[in-house]
Amino acid sequence: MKKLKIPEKTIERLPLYLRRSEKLHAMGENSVTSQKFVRDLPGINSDNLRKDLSYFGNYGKKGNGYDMSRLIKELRNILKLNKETHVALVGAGNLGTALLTHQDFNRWGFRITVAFDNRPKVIGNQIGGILVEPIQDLESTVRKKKIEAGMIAVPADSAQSVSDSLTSAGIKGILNFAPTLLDVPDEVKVKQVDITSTLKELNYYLQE
Amino acid sequence: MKKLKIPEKTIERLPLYLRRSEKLHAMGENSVTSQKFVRDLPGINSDNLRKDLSYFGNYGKKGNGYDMSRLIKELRNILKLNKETHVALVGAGNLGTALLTHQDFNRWGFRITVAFDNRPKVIGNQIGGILVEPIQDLESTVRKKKIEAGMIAVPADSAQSVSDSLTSAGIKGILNFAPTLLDVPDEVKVKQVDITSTLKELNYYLQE
DNA sequence: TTCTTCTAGTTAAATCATTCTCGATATAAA
DNA sequence: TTTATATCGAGAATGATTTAACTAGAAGAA
Repeated sequence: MKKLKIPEKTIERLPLYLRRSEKLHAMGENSVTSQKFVRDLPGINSDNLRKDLSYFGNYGKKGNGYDMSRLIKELRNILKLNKETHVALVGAGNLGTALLTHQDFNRWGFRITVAFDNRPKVIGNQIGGILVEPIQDLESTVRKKKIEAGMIAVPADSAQSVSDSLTSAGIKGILNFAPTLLDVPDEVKVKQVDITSTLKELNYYLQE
Repeated sequence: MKKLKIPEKTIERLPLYLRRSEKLHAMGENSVTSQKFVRDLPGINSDNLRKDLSYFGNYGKKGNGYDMSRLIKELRNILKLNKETHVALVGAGNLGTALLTHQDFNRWGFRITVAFDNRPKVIGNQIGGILVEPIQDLESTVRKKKIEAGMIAVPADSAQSVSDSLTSAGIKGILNFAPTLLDVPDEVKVKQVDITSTLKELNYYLQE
């Protein structure tokens, strides 16, 4: 077991492993080999799984496989899912509304506790039980409520300024749905979810 | 200029290049060097840009840079954005609704022309000008209307079966929002957009 | 107990992606 | 025209990730 220099690709796969472990656990499987584990994960092979897990510890038993309840615990621990993470949503448009009403986040400890917008028509609305506040209050509210992560669902041209506000309020992680690459300080991690770009990318592969 | 074996990562960046070119073009810039081009693209450097573009042709002029209107044309051509692409949406829930009402797709020739759901309460509704049809009609309608790509926004446990229907109806590209890795024939390309997983991934990097 | 079989996890090789180096060529200045 | 300067694009070198080969330990059979 080493530490540090864990590939990003490995981290990307951990949530999939967690989901798969829970599925198998729910199916009553206890000891599962790497081969069997990846059976329902197209694009991932048993080598990937074993190598990925080996970055964090020796969770398997030679000749046997992995114990699902153990693995679930370890993965939740690695991904820090045993605590609540408070999230701010910025931009309560179509996508923002979908995110606010998305129930699946709760299950993993993600709590969208505040939402912001700059449109008078939207401010004051209650969406998914969350009050939409004016964007001007972002920094103070985020700071006061100790929000750790932000979701940006605003138009492209305001994304960077929203990002600046979030980071200056102390946020350390951003999930960005705007089609804008964000310039952030080193200690802040950004994950980009650019649906239109992904669709264009997909389009490239159509009728090659 | 070679052909074939173009890295996936290169394709992922092309939409960003296109967006950036259009921005610069709109700003009245004609000839732009690779250095200047990537100024607003954090995480991408001029080497990346030049290498990526060199897979497709010699679009630049030594000593000068790239002509924006030429580059826009080339990129739109590479990404096949000069024609309409008909898209089917499956799953008219929160996210599905956001996708149906998202205006940005139109600008790039993507037309969501049909939508499906399996909930009686939703079937028959008109969302963003599109009628939600029963999932049973998926295969025949997709085939009849010559839909080329599908967006899957259904719960995890029905994603694979929806994917099977789409591919057997002849679809060649899938944008999958369900947290399920899809098993598809070789000729079908899948792009995964798994928001919850991405959030978990982000969570890993928080307060390291 | 000893032998066989299985499979995790380590190390090594191969593949893939990024960064570096440099020659070629266009523009502008002398 | 000649020279200096800028920058693209090809290929080499480096770095990261994946795949393959191998070692070691656990379980069950003989």
